[in-house]
Parts: sequence; C-alpha cells; structure tokens
Amino acid sequence: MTARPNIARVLCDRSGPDRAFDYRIPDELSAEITIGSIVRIDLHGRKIGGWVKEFDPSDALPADELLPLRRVSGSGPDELVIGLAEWSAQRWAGRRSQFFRAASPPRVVRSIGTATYSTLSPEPRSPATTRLLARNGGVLRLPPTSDVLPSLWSCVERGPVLVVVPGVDDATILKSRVARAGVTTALLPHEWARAAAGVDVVIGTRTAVFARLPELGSIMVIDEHDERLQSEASPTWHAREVAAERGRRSGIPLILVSATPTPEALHERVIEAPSREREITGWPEIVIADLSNDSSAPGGRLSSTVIEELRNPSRRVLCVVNRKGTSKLLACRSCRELATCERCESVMSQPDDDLLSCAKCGSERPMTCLNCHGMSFSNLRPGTARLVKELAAAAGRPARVVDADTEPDWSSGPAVEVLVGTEAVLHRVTHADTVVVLDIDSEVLAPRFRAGEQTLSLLTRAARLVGRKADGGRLIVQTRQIDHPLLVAMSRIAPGDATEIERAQREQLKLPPYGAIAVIEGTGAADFVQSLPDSVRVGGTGDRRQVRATNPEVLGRALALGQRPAKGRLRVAVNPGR
DNA sequence: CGGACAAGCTGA
DNA sequence: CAGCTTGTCCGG
Repeated sequence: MTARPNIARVLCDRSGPDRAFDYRIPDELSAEITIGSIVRIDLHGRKIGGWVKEFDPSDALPADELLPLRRVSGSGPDELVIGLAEWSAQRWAGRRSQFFRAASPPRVVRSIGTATYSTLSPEPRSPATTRLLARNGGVLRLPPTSDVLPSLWSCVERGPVLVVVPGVDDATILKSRVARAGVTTALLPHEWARAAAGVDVVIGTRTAVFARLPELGSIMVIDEHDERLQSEASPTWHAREVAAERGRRSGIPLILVSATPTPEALHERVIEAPSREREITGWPEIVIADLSNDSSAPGGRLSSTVIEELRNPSRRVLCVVNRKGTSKLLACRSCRELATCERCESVMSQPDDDLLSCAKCGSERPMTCLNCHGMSFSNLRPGTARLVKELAAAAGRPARVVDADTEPDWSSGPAVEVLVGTEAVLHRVTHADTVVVLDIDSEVLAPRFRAGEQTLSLLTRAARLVGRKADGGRLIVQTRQIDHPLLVAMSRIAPGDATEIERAQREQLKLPPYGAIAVIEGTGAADFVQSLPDSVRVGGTGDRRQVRATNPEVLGRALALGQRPAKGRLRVAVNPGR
C-alpha cells in the first residue's frame, strides 16, 4: 500500500463542464476513498457529485490551495472500467460523465460484499465455443432456435463471465435459467454490488458492459446483431465495441453470438459456423413471396402465398408491417373504431387533450367514440388501419392490431385471429406459426447503410418467433425484388452467404467497420465540421453534415478537437444505427 | 449548467 | 451615467 493520497482529481457529474477538478482529501476521508469513489464536491458555490479518477496528479496545484472534498458517497467503477468509460467517451464523442454514470450503481453502495463463486461447471458445453475461447474469442454463428446455454457453460468453465443481452426480458429469463443450474449470478443494474463482489455469471443489457467486476474469464454478447445493443441517443455507443475493448484491456476472449452476425462482428475475427444440416434444422421454412407480378391481391399488397396462409384457420399468423410515414390515425381503445368526422368522414386529429378536430372541414367534437362512446384513443399508423381490413377480408377471419395498448395473446375462438403490428410486434408476441413480413423491400432498400444488417436482424427475430421448420415454423417474406441476393441467400437458409454479401458491400463502400462515419446535426453543425482537422473528410449541407475517417480512433480524436458552439444545438452520432 | 462580470442599451 | 439586459467566460 502506497502513502495516503492527498489530492483527488474528480470528474463532475451532471450538467456543467465535462471536466475534472482537483480537491484536497481531508484526513478523515483518506481511509475510505479509492479510485472510482463517488464523492460530493463544491464547485462554484454548488454541491455536486463526481468520481475520483486519479490520485495526486503530477500537474495539480499544492494541496493547501485546493478546496476539500465534502464527503465520500459510495462505491463506483474501478480503474479498468474508468479507462473503458474514457475510451468510450472519445470513441463516440460523448461526455465522459455520461459513461461514468453508466458505470456506476443505480443506488448508493456503501460497501461491496464478498464473492460468491460456485465450483460447478455445468454441462452440456459447446465445442465450437470452447474452440473460440482457445483462440482468444470470435464469432459463434448459432441458428436462431439454438440454445445459448451450452455456449455459456463453455465460458463458465474458464471463470466468471459477463453476458450482455439486448433486452431486459432476455436478461431476466437467462438469469433464472443460470440460477436454476446452481451457478451464482447477478442481474444488472439492480445487483451492481453483488456483481462487484464477484459471481460466476453477470447478466445485463448494454450498460452491463461497464459493470465493475473483480475478475473475469470471458465476455459474451448474445444476439450481437440486435439494434438494442446500441444507444439510439447520442452518444451512440455500441455494447459490442465496448465489450471488445474491455476484452482487449483485460486480455480475455470475447464471444459474439448471432444467427446473422454484422460486418462489425465478422471484421478480423475467427468465425465458428454450424454445419449445413444444423443450419437448416435450426431455421424455420423461409418462403420468398413475389409481389411484383401477383395480381391476386386487392390493392396489390398481398401475394397468393400469403392469402393461402391467411385462409388456413389453424395457423396463428402474425403480419409485420414496416414503419413507414409518420402521420397518425386515432382509433378508439375499446372498440378500435377510427375517429372520423361526422360531416365529411375524413380522419380526425387531436389538437389538445379533450378535443377531436377534423383536418378537412374544421369541425370539432369532444374525445368520444361515435361507435361505443369510449373516451380513450390510441394512435395508429394509416397503413396499419387499412391493412387490418384488407387482411381480415383476405383471411376470412378477424384481424387485430397489436400495439402497446393491446394484449398480445391470440384469441381462443373457433378461428384464431390474424395479428398485425409494426416491427415492435416481434418483441411483444412470443409465439406464432407463421410470420409474414408484408414489405421487406422498404427495409432492404431503406436509405441507411445498415439496411441489410437490419433486414437480417428482423428475419432472425421473426424466425425465433415461429421456431424450426420441423415444428411447423414458417416465415413468409413478401418482395418485389425476387432476385435480391440477400433474400435469395436467406430463402436457401444460408445466413453465412447473406452476411458475407452485406460485409463485402460495406468493405467496397468503406463503410463501418472499414471506415468510420459521424452524422453531425443541429444549428452548430456547419461551424463544427469546419473546425475539424484534415484527418477527416466532411460532406453534407446545412444543419446535417457527415464526417468520414479511416477508422473510429481517427474519427474520435478529430471530433474531440471540433469547436462545439456556445449556443445552438449539436448532435454527434458516430457510426449510428439508423 | 449557472454565477460573475463585462460590455451594450435605454431613458432622464 | 445609473440601472438594467444580454453575452461570454470559467469553475480546483
């Protein structure tokens, strides 16, 4: 143990400067303070929180010229995680305090308990994962219906594992399965202190990648292709990339698990793919339905393949409609009747809390449903409302929209309802016999560089919902581009080929991971990009600019040098998801 | 972010 | 030129 520190360099929390200031450590606090401690400080006459990130820095003022620390509030991230947070702030051009907060417990932790490791090493294990671990990690391509548990057990054999999953529900389910096997676990962020003390398996969503852990044998990122692993808000940090950096810093392997790995995952990594036979049995039947020369559809939105499926009353069919357009329709929450105008029958909007108004003729009425006198309305996308009628007519059985307000269960009547929803429905409904993707083209052709990646992610999600072909699972994908290579590869159950198509395209266009992009938005965008060094290339006009660099490190360093406007808005999104 | 202070604006 | 508003700077 070195001499007691006299000075603490503290990074400020919340608003204010994203800067660190030095404080004198009073004698009575020196015993309990550590690097990462969460402390209270005085700054400019205000009491604020912060993190100790360094002791006795060489460029500090003499201790007697500094203000004293007020108190130590509790435990925070350790040195490894602090380094990871600082690296992330640079990589995604965000505030350090934001990442430090992600690395801190949700509630004050006064003391960290003792480790609870078990000596169990459960079976069965995954030989492919064991091989990857021996080669310092890589990509495990696992068909969507395959269980990840054997892979996790392979990791557990090596020591404590950090498992990052996309959704909160994924985390809770996995945690209970792991606990049932007699292996000790901690679920983040709630069990931050338990994880910091030491358990066999730490599970959480993307922020868990910043968890403080006393020792670690490996890291797993499950469903690496899932968009939820990336923050939608700026800074647009991605848990996969942070996990990779954490693995590098700790010298431990990272296992990326996905049925359809992204180009970022495949980049410079060893890949373990399933046998052709396991691949085929691990996916549902995938049918590509041609919409381009199929006239059986009224309105041209349903192919004969889909209509046939809809007419089979024993099959639970879930139709996914892609998000398109932003205008909204109001539908009664109780009877689902659309809010239409009594005079001109056009749709009505809701200018304030208790009034409906007609956009066409201007007439107004209270928020009441004409059909059932219900007083509560929900928003529908115009496409969805019309589509429900079309689908019900084609199916000869009722169709119902599933959104945030409706129960996701199938009706138990003589004929099962057809369910309809936007992509979010794939997270709400847990099982179906068939998923119909009504318009994959709007996904494949979307004007974003991740369009292909997101298409594959959607298909993987849908595949998991219907299950294996042997169990009746079927995935019908409607398209007007029957020859699209991505769709052809998927219909042949060759996700390896599909991910390779996507990877090669990114490489050719120098898009991530073969280059780095930042999207700069806001009134300060023009001035900001002008102030950047020559190491980056800038494009775009007005309040929306793009910055490109050869790699994320160069981009991060350049963005850190940019002049942020004193006033006006600026959003910097590095390698954004959307 | 928000307090401090300096530079600009207004009205008698 | 006092009294107020607006802008810019900076914090240990």
